[in-house]
Amino acid sequence: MSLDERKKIILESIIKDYVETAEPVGSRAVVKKHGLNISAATVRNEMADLEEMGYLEQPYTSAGRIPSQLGYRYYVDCMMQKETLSEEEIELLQKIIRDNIHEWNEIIEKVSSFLAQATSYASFVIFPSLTLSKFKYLQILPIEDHKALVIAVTDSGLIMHRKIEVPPNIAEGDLETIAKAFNKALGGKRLNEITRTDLMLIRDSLKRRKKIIDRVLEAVEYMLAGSKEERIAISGTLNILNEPEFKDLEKLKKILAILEEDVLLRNLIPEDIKKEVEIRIGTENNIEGIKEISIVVSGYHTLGQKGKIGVIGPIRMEYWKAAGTVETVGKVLEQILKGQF
Amino acid sequence: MSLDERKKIILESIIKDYVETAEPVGSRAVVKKHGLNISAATVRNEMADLEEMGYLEQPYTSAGRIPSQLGYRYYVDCMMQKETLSEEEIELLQKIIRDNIHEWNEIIEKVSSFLAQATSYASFVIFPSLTLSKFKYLQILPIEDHKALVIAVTDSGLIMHRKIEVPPNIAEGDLETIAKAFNKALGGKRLNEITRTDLMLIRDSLKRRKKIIDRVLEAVEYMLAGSKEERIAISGTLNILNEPEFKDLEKLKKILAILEEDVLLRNLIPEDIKKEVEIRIGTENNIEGIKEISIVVSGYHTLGQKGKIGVIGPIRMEYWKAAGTVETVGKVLEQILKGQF
DNA sequence: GATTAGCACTCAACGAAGAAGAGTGCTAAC
DNA sequence: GTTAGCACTCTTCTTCGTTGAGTGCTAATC
Repeated sequence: MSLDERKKIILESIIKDYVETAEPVGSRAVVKKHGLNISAATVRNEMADLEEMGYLEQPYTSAGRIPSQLGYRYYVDCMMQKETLSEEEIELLQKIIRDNIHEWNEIIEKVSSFLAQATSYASFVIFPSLTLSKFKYLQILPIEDHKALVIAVTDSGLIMHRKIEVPPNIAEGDLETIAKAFNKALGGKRLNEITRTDLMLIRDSLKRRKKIIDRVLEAVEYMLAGSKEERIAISGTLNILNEPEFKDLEKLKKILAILEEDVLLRNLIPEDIKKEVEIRIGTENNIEGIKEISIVVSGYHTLGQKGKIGVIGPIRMEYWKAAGTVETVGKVLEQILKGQF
Repeated sequence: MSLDERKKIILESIIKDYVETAEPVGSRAVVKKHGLNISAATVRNEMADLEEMGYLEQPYTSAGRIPSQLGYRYYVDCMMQKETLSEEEIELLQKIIRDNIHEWNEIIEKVSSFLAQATSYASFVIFPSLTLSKFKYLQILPIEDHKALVIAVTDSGLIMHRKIEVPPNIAEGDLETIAKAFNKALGGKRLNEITRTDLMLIRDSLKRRKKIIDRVLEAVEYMLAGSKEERIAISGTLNILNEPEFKDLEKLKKILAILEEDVLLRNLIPEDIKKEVEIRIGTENNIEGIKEISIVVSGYHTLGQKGKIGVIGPIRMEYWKAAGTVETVGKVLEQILKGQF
């Protein structure tokens, strides 16, 4: 369904005004704001049309109008001009990423933090799982009387480690033999290609020290499981305290609970990202109990997989700013990571 | 200053009642609750005395009384009976710790989470810095064209690692030589005993590959710096949303900001813990802008150093429960860790 | 001298009633 | 199709009286 030019201007005007003030917008305000050459009465008629079409709603008879979820959707799909970061901001972001390039955890945390600050919404960055990385090296290092450390390294520089129990009198040579067997069997393989059978073959190939081998196997399996997980960093959750729509404590509680609880948050973030920037408005995110939030998310490629980056805020969100910023930050991140792994 | 028995009973009664209901407590309520054999009028006289002494206050003329900060202090110092966990809860806690014994991060997070749940306040666990651990082993592992991984392990099983840049054609033997020099010089030393001079000596002892050595030195210095940091885990921050005193959004914001921001939180936690359980009530924590929170914190020993564990809640806190729980959890944690490192 | 009953008094909390004001929807004129 | 004019609606804010919990004081009682 297409709108004529004047209706578009009015819809946009109401959205911009409402997003800024969080107050219903009246016909006079629309005229004044845009210096339109039509009277308030005409605008009123148009607004009545827009309401009938479902793009606007009225909190109560004879209040101004506010955009409906459908109204935002129309704006986002058909009218929105993305607003992106300034040159200086982009440079700052690049510096932040480069300065932390040695540690993914640092990168995603700092970038998320940047995004939260740039948009004033809650933000997240997801780093893809490492299942496509290649197994590089395994080592077993005795550290204390009864303990040894199993360390595994991937080609992309990820380190995983786990303690295991070993007999106190174990010879270092034994541990080395075991490690060698693992390295020979797994070296160069992608983590997601390592099967249980591979591991069993290693076990069978060695004659002695079965008990220790089992411990190592256990550790390796634990690491492989961990490598499947996508790391996530969240920032700016407290930004939502500034939004007037969440002055209601009950709503606030629900939303903070989601932002604090890893699992809930992951559930909320869209699985597929079709366009450059995916925007989910209000109930389009079907989470039980919460209708009042929107998500803007974009993807970025690294390590042959897809990471995600986005912001979470109220429905009354500056989508133009959020979409542009999320998109740009994702691109910058992708670009710098490309040179790295 | 000492109180007679009846005043104590009345003070305690008011504290317990107020902590539970968050409403000022009247004289009738005190009589009823405790089935005291005196009349409300008598209690009123006593309450007037207690107010004069500074232990109670009145929100406004002719409201009930609420405990003053001094009143809580007196109660905590002179009357409080700590209330601890049940056998079942302690067993659960032990299981939680044992199940995660292989990773400190896991332990402190899970224990903090347990504590938050057990008390319904925000909780934290601080793991001591690792400066007393001993350097065990350093390794340099090439991982990509231009990169190598410097891995250091301590006797207590801590792993630190950092990527460095290396020339693409570097021989593994060179890296091994460098690593050996480090191991020889630093092996067995406590991290806090490793000086800049030690590092410089290593640099001087090697003739070739100065550039790579500098990179490794940089990495080692970075790790040493990191080892000085105390790890902290926080849980249950959302519990404060349930406290009626924080229904005011501005106060809530301030407090959440502290709980979310690592640095602020560390500042808030008492440096010295003299008694088994240190309790700081209201303004006794001098943080600017916030007078309304109390902290209950205890220490535990591990790795030859002191970790901290505690809860943060409103002044209107169940100190008896909090103190007992914090103390017990700290003891259990200390005991299990003792068998480990 | 300590305790208690009785009673006037205080003050927050609640709610009803009225005034103000923003904004609409409709009608009739342009 | 557009606009001016006006009655109407509904929230918000303020005021003002009512209610009720709880005190503090006085005088009587143990």
